[in-house]
Amino acid sequence: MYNRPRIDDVAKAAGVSSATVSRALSQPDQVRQATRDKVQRAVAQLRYVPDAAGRALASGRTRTVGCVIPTLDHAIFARSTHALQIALAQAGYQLLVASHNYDPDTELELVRALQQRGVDALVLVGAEHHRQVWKELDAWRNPVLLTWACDARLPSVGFDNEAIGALAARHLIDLGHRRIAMISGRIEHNDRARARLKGLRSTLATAGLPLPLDAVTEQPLNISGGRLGLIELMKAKLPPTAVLCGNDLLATGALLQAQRQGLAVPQALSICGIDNHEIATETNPGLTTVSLPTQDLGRITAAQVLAALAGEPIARQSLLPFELLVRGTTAACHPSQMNSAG
Amino acid sequence: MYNRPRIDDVAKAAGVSSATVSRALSQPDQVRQATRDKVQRAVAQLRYVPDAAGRALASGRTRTVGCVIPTLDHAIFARSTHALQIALAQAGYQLLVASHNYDPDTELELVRALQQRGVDALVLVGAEHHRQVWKELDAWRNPVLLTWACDARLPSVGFDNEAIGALAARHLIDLGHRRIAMISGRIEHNDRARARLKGLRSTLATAGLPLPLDAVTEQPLNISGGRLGLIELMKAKLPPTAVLCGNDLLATGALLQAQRQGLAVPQALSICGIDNHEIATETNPGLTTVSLPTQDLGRITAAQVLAALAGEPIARQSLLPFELLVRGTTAACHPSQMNSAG
DNA sequence: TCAGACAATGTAAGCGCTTTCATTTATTGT
DNA sequence: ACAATAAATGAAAGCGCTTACATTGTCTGA
Repeated sequence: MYNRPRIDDVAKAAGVSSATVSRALSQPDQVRQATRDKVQRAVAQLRYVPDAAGRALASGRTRTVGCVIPTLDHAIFARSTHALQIALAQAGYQLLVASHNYDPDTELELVRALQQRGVDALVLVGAEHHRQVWKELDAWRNPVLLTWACDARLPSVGFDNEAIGALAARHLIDLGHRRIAMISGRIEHNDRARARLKGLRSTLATAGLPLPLDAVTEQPLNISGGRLGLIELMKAKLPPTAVLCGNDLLATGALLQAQRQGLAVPQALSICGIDNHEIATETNPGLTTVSLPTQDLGRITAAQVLAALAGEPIARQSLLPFELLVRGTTAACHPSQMNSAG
Repeated sequence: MYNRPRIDDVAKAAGVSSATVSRALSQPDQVRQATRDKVQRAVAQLRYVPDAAGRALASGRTRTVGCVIPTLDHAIFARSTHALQIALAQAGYQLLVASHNYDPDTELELVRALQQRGVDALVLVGAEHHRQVWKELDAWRNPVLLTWACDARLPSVGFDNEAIGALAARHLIDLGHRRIAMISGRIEHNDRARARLKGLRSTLATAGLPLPLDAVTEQPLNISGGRLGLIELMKAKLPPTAVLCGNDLLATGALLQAQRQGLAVPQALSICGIDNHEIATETNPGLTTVSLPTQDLGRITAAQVLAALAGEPIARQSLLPFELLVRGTTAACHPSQMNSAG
């Protein structure tokens, strides 16, 4: 059997003190070139890898960032999270990911678990959290960032979700649609979904268009939810001629269901998604959607986290741009649609 | 400003020694009921949360499990990983997830980073790894598990991927298909993909059927890859009448591309996927696929990891069952297909 | 050449917890 | 009621590292 070498073993092998080894490893510029080389050689020879626990205990920092996300189940969060991980890793930070499936109590537990684990910073999704989360975050001294949405209470990197909803709504209105409906994610613990819906609602209101109760349905954020949502919406006496979907998975489901029902898209029904998920380019026809730079979201979040950890001042709010991508699922409202669309 | 309470603060508040507090928290059965209550009260009052670094340093265990996966980009790994996380969390273990995008060098780095971080156990995907990974894992004293595939060198929880490929092949052969092709994931650093292809190949060979070079194409494991794969396969002089896809994303892409080209599925072309991904029930028609219990994979892996950490003996190989789900994308080979299928 | 200044290194004290071992307290059998 | 035994608790020594602070070495300018 063979025991992991300790810092003292390296020190002995290099003929220096353990303090010098420590410095050579974490603050190389404090150590003379020749000494550094000796240490490096000893490290390589012994295959020394510093123990994270000892290091954390002594320095009070773990070089770890915690990230709490709703779900890993669709590529959206996966992409931004992955970008975050990569960027942090380059700076020597490890990302700890945990997901709570849209359950606030679980989120609270995860936040606590990560704090206890001693993460140096925390990244959360959205601006809506358990009261206790806000409270405990407030008492915490390390950087905390919100992503995907913005909130004045904490530094945020995200989108103006209301504007996203408004942009999509504008597009559908401009195409001549008057009966516009929405398949939204469940809004209860999801401020992004709520804001997007609000953007649609206010834009419709401004245009003097109604948004009846039965023109909004909340569904799980997946393809199946999109299907169910469309079935639901089409039950209305006057079914919509255009449907905005909370994300591209919902939109894909709506598209597939429309096709299954023999509803031509976009001739009989326009569908607009949000995200520009991979799938949006693959459906037949391609999905019109609001494209969000999710990868940038991860990268920028990483940059902000690192800056905060370095004690640099960071922007309170970073709003990322987005744009409408018109593909094949939206088209001008045909006069014949005006009275019936089922 | 307010400082996190230490174990000594709790000890003082409870009127006991710090050793007793420690025991009351981690080995409650070693402490008398009355004492335990006093400690609990002090803990609650001070909101004491033990410091993970101190605990890790003193005990030599971090209550953390590392998990290295190829990608978070599609729901397959997300689902099994999530199940793993939940199950570990219930036992008080935190899961550390890192992804390498099918790059062996990155995987090596991640394995090292996790070991350095002091994870108590490691979960990897597949049986193919950087030489150095095998070497360093071998010198490591903590539990390591392989998932998704099995290998005699380490305890594994996974599938017989070759049998999966064979099962799908059998299905297509039984339907009367004679020209069967495959859209596979890139097999270079992916033993699961390689095994599935091998299963197809050997089953075809047994049935006396050929698998020409141009009947196999390797593509990125996403919808777009499926599209490209189908385009590729259809260039053959004698195009296939049935296509096996390495996973359901590839199959979905193949299906969408076939439809875009005006190739009726399943009349003119049968398509079979693997995984039973959410999308498999959503396409029109529904995807015939080999259903894999990915959630069970995560749960069982967790159980094995926990058992290993508890020092209990664990099975070297756990092969999980799978089954063929025949939906709408496969059908009997029509005589007219036999000579031309484009 | 030598004092003075500054850079490089060493010494040693913890960081917050667990755990061994010794000690005290409770329990049992007679 | 009192040994003998078992159970509960306390004292204290680290776990492996970082980092003040002290010390030594090196370089500058007169």
